[in-house]
Amino acid sequence: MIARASQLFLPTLRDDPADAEAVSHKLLVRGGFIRQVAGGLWTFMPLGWRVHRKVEQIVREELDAFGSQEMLMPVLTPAELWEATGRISIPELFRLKDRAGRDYVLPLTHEETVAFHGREIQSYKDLPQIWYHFQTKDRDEPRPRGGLLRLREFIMKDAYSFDRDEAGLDQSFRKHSVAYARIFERCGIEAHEVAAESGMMGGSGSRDFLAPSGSGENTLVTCENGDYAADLEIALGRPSPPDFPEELAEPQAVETPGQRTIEGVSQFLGIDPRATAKAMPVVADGRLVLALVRGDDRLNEMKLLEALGEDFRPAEQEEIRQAFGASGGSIGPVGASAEVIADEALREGQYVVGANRDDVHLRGVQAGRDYEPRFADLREIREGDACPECGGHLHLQVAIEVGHIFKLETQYSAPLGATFLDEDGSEKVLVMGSYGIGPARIMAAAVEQNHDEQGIVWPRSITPYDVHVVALPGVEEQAAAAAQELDAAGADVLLDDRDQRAGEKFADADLIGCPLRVTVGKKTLDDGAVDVRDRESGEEGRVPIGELRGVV
RNA sequence: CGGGACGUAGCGCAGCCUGGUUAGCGCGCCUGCUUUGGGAGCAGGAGGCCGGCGGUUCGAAUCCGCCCGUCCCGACCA
Repeated sequence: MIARASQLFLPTLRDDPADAEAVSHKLLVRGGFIRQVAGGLWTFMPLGWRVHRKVEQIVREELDAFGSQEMLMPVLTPAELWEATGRISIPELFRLKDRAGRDYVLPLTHEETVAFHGREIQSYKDLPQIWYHFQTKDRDEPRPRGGLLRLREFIMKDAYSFDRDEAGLDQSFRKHSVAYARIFERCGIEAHEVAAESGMMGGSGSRDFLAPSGSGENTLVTCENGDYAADLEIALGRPSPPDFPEELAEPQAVETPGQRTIEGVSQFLGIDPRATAKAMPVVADGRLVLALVRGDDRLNEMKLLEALGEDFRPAEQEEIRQAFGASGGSIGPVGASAEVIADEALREGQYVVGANRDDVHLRGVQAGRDYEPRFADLREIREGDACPECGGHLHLQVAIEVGHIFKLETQYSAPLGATFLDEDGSEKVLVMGSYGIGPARIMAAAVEQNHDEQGIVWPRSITPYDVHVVALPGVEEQAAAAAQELDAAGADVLLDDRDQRAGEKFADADLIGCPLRVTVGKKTLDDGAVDVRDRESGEEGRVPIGELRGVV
């Protein structure tokens, strides 16, 4: 088909929107793909919707390929279903009433509804079943952000599997994992499958698909040797070993006037910051606890929370002075009148720590000898940590979660009474899995991963149009002829027939980012050939109009 | 929900601190002429409850209070 730019609703912007941070946010708005209606609520304009539908179609094909069945479940959902599973109390859930006062919810996902339908499955002979739909999800997000990165309303492809048992679930899970890898590859984005937290979905296992990106809410940890990938929140990594100074038979006090930071202390003493330890005093349940991590590490508060088993807050100046007799920058574990929890990295070796006297530190302090800590994993994984598989360097990247798959087991089918009769005549609860993909996030990831200074560089598979034909003044007929040639070859063509200057049209073409640009201009009048330019490489060549179908 | 920033024309911004007549600039938009292979030039023009409400004042875009909205960091997050 041929779309004429002169008639399209395609408002491109010269400047970045003032409230945009993420590249995908800026470029999708500037390119006329999306517009914001309110916080977290976005309209897909004609071009944006074309991309969304192309992503959907790829997802659809890959799911259908292994026997998944597309259907459509309603958004408006009776609250009873959510009361049954207890998810009615999730804060993000939108609730509403009809005129008769009946309660409804706008689903976060459709587990309840799909389990409701699962009740119609009677026999093991009907299993397995895999159902999916593309449907609107609403979430009362506390903080939408980044254009399409976190929305309050969005379309999700959510799929659900029903199996007889664990083994069946494993297979359904595996099939999705394989299909997802194909989907992301076909969409032209890099995504890594990693172990993930199950969050509110519950269940026995879940895996994330993370697409590295300039902006995102997750952090992907990968090994340089390609044998390890994980979400930062659960990643394992070993700190690089410190250059320890000479061992000491016992701790030795040294004056460190004015040195309150790890940087300052290690520079002043001329030692590796990795051979120091820093102490974070916190108050949990009214008692003081000293959390100890290596000087170059950061304390992961989630991990400390887990280690403590209860909520905590940072200790205040006054509490610190009272308990340690020194201020925050000079405290340490030796002789401290508080419980000490030390990071695993501090098990071996001698470290420099605060002496609990202002402007004094202790050299050669050794866990187990000079103080008795409880050890726990407290440190945040960092760039350059050693891979738990091979010891290679770990690399951290900001990433977008583009897909997430869960083993739900019977968490939803049991409360909703979705059972079947097994081969032996016994009634069993259906074993479920759920599998989500966000097409809008794939769009965002595709832009994050494929753009340059001028604009978007769409992967061919999800581009709004295959070819962007720029018609320059005086050769309108030849431009239309070129567009028709391309159309005849099966390409979707955007024909820029607007009454604009060449520079403006070129700039818009670069911004919008179709893979091929065909320029029809003066030279065309001479020899009947047009300029064909590859958006990604910038390579340009002349092709006779009659031979254009060969380029697509 | 905690911290921060912002809200003035379709978009990007100045003006506000130090109140004072018709509220400015760039881009875009409309009309005409000239231009036309990388965001043209000239001339003319349209477009604003200065986020909302209340207060102070002779007078408020400007000062004060409350509210709403948007973005960023954190918390949270399928």
